Amino acid sequence: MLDKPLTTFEIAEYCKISHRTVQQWITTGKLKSFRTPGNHNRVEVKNFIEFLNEYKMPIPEELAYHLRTKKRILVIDDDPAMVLLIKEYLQEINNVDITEAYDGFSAGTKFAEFKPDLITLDINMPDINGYEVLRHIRFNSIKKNVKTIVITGECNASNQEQLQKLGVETIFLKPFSKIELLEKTKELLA
Amino acid sequence: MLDKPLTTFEIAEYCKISHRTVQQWITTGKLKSFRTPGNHNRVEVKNFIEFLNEYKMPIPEELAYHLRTKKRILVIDDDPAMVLLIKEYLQEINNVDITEAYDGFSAGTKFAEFKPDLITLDINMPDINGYEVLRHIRFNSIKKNVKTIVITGECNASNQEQLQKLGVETIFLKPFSKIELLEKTKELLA
DNA sequence: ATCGACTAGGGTAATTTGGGGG
DNA sequence: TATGTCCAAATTACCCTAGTCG
Repeated sequence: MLDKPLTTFEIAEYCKISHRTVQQWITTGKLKSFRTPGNHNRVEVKNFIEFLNEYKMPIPEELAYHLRTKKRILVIDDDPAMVLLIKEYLQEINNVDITEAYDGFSAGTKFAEFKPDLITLDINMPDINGYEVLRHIRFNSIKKNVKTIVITGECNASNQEQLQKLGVETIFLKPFSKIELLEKTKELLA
Repeated sequence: MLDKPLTTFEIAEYCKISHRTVQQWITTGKLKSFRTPGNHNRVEVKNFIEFLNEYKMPIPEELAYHLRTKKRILVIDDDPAMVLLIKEYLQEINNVDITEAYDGFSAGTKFAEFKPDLITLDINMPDINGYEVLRHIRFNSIKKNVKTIVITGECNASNQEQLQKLGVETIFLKPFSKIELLEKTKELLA
C-alpha cells in the first residue's frame, strides 16, 4: 500500500506544498518520476526518499522505515518455548532484528514502538485475541502494510477464511517446517 | 507533524519582526530550518517552539497546543458501557484528553502512541491480563511513572497486595463513587 | 446516457521568498 | 543587530481540462 508509486498530490501532501510545485520539481529533473500511459506522474518511494535526502528535507514518519537497513520481525506467542523456536529459526535470515511479546499489551506497545515489517502471531491464546490484533493492525494502525504470518495449533476452514479476510499472508500449523517458514518469511520481507 | 512548516515571513509575523531578521537567525544557526529545492527556508513548528523556549520568547497562542498542556488519560476496559461511564465522569476534569481501549493489543499501541499520564484499568477481563499490563508498564515501558487506577468488580486482599506491589495508586470497586473517582484522579494528575 | 465527486495535469497570473547592497 | 527596499526566482492560487467511479 505505502510502497506503491506516489502521485504528485500525495507528495504535495507529504511535503505540505502545492501539487504545482511538485510538478515543477519533476519537470526540472530534481525529482525523478515516470509516466503512466495516461500521462500521469508517478514517483517511486525510493526516488522520493532519495530526493528528500539530497535536499535535506524531513522524511515523513510513514516512510521512515524505508531507510532501515535491517528488516524487523515481531514474534507474538504466549508460549516462551515456541517464541524461542521461531526466533532461532528466523535468526538465520540475514539482516533482521527480532523482538518478541508474550501478551497482548506488550505486543501492542512493541508493535507501536518497534514498527515491525512482519509479525508472526498465534491465534489460540488465552490472554490475546489474535483476531483483535489483526483487526487493529488493518484498520487502526499507521503501518497497515505490515506482513502477517499466523503460526497456530489449530485452524479450521472457517478460521482460515476469516484470517485471509484480515489480510494474513500465510498460515502455518504447528508443528511446522523450518525451511518453509524461512522461505515464506524471506519472500514476504523481500 | 501534521502542521505545515513555517516560512520566514510567517515566523516574522508571529514574532512581530522583519523577515530579514528571521533569515539572520537561520543563517547564524540559532533557528533550525530546512530548504525547499528552490532554496526557500522552512521551519518545522517543533523547531520554532524550541527556539522560542531557548530564547525565552512568548509562544503564540495558535501554537500553544503543541506544548502538552492537557493531561492524558487512557481508559482500559473490555466493557464499552463501563468505558463510556468512566469517560463521562472524567470528562468533567478541565484540560484532559481521554482515549479508550477495549482489548490488550490496542491498549498497548495506545499506551505507546498516546503516552498517557494516567490509566484506569480493569483486571478481571477475559482478553486482557491486567497484571501483565501493570508489570509491563513498571518494568519495560519508557513511561514507568504513569499513574494507575484499578477499577474492578472483584478484588480480595491477596489481589490488593499484589496490585500495590505493582505500584497501583488506588483501587475502586464497581460500583464506585463518581466524586471519589474525580477527586483521586485530580490528585494524581496534579 | 448523464450526473456529481474525485483525481490528476497543466496554463498563467499573483503572491511569497531569498538575498544583495544600503 | 535589526530593518526597509528591490528584483529574480520559487511557490501558490485559480482555473480549465480529461479520465474514472458509482
